[in-house]
Amino acid sequence: MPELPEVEVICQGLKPHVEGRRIREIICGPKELRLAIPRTDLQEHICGAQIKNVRRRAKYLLFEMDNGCRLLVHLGMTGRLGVFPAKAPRALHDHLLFRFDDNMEMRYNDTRRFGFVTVQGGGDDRIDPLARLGPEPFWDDFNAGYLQERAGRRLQPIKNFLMDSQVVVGIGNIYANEILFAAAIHPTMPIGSLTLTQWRTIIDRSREVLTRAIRSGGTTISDYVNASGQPGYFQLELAVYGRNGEKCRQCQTTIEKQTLAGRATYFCPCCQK
DNA sequence: AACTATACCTGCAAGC
DNA sequence: TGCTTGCAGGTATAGT
Repeated sequence: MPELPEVEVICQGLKPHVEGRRIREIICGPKELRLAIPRTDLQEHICGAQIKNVRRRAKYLLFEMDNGCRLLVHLGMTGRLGVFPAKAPRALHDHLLFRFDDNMEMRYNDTRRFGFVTVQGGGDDRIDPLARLGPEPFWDDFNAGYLQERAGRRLQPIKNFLMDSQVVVGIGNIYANEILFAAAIHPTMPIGSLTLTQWRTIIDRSREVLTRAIRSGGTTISDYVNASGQPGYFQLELAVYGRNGEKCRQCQTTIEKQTLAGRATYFCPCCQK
């Protein structure tokens, strides 16, 4: 489900409801997520602590607690986070409940269970999921020199490269397709053959597309909703994603679809070279 | 080393 | 109607 814009919208939506709240109780469902739920760490280090702030890094939500520990949440494909009255009926696929001191509850719901949570700062830190991440698209170190350096002379298609979280974070399948259309670059273009000017275009278009998507509340294809349960509207502005067989809005050419690294890839064969 | 295919899981739509 | 098949926003791992 969620790429950078969706996670950012959820983060901003959660902020007023969770910051300053103390967690009084954590209830874990019986099923595991992609990684086993760290039940003991949650009870020992998160339960009883106060949320100082929540922020986004890549596609992770970070809840920083007053005791120095933090809770990492990754939403996978179908994960949702929302805040509900504690007495509200629970939904199918609610896997984690964090009850606050104000009789509200933050609930983690995930149909496919591709998401996961981890606790950091509690002593037995496992591997840090944030350790190997590349820069955020809006950081200064996401620049043309960096990208050309990382690309070298490799033949990897630009779309796969943009979706590599060790290169740049937050860009998933929807926005990789949209960014490359906006940059007028074909998704299979080998990264080793891109010019500095083209890298600059990719950076500029990345920031522009992601910013517009955040402003539209994210993209709702089937089940994404923000922290208040509302869908986004950027799907109305998609230029290529999911539009194979339809006409390009710029040149009326039929949008094509092909599989790249196992992922559906959409492009305009006329606008993108 | 570079790159792709596969696996994880559930739900839904399309096709027969 | 009911079955089967394929596909879906992510990412780690195995394999070529």
